Amino acid sequence: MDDISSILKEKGLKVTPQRLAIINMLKNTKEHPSAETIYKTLSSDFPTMSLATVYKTLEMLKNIGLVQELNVGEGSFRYDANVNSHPHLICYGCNRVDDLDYSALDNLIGEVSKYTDYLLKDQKLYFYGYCPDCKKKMTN
Amino acid sequence: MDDISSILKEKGLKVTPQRLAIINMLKNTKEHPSAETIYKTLSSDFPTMSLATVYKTLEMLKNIGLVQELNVGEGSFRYDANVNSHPHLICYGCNRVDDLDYSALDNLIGEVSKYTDYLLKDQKLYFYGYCPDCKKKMTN
DNA sequence: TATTACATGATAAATTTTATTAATTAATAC
DNA sequence: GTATTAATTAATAAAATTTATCATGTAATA
Repeated sequence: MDDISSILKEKGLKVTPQRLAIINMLKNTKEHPSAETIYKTLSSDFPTMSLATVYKTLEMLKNIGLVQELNVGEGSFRYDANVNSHPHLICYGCNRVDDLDYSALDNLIGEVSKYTDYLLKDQKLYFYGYCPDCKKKMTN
Repeated sequence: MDDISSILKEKGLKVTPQRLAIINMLKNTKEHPSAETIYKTLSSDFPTMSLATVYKTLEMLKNIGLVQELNVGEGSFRYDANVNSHPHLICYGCNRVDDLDYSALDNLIGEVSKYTDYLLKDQKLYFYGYCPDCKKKMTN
């Protein structure tokens, strides 16, 4: 029994092939896919997968803290199985989303709390620009 | 001739009552309204206002840099006539969105650029939690 | 004031997400 | 291993948000 299966069972949730496929796909990519992308990717190996199942599974995984939802400013959400609070980089050129490895920003809440009466619980940091590939294309 | 009118004219855009109403509303609120909220608010004074006009005007204002679009993780976007890069606070309880007055974070791009090959142009920082009102309600 | 090009308003269409429900399947007990 | 049952899935409809279309209206200019 792997990690994910036992977590689902502990929460009283059934372990289904669809759920495992979705969480495994998210764990094995750095691409921060949308629900639609997850659906299309899994459809080839999983002809019976339904988009509604993808949405419901993502909602469930978000609720039990196995994935985080990113709002990078498109019309749709993207998902990340790395639930650590880490900043993201978004490319204006190709819309790709990368993780930023710079842990100094991972916990700004403590600092920010000094300047507001909000009781802060989470943060999302997005940096926009051009990825190395698109940067190269621009100068040509 | 006020500020906004001259900016629009410089860009070769027509100055219409609808456009002035939308930008003025945004300039006079701290509430970060959605397109729907802007539409409903202006409808009383402006019975002929169309939701499509609100969307098209917001798109235009965004393009010429007079408003910024926020994606705080709801199903819709919110708009801010303060185009300075400043962090936002979002309340889990009442979904209100506030500005954070803490300019130390206003320009993290320079710092972050040292740790990525992206050519960075903009940043969006969101802090989530409970506003003073909702915090108070929780402890009761 | 007339002309013209752009903007508006009404509506349709597209896109993303959520809700509904019958059929299926995982988990449990036997 | 099989039957039971309760949760999950799949297909679809519906809801919500945003964009596109196009005839009409209006701002800007002469």
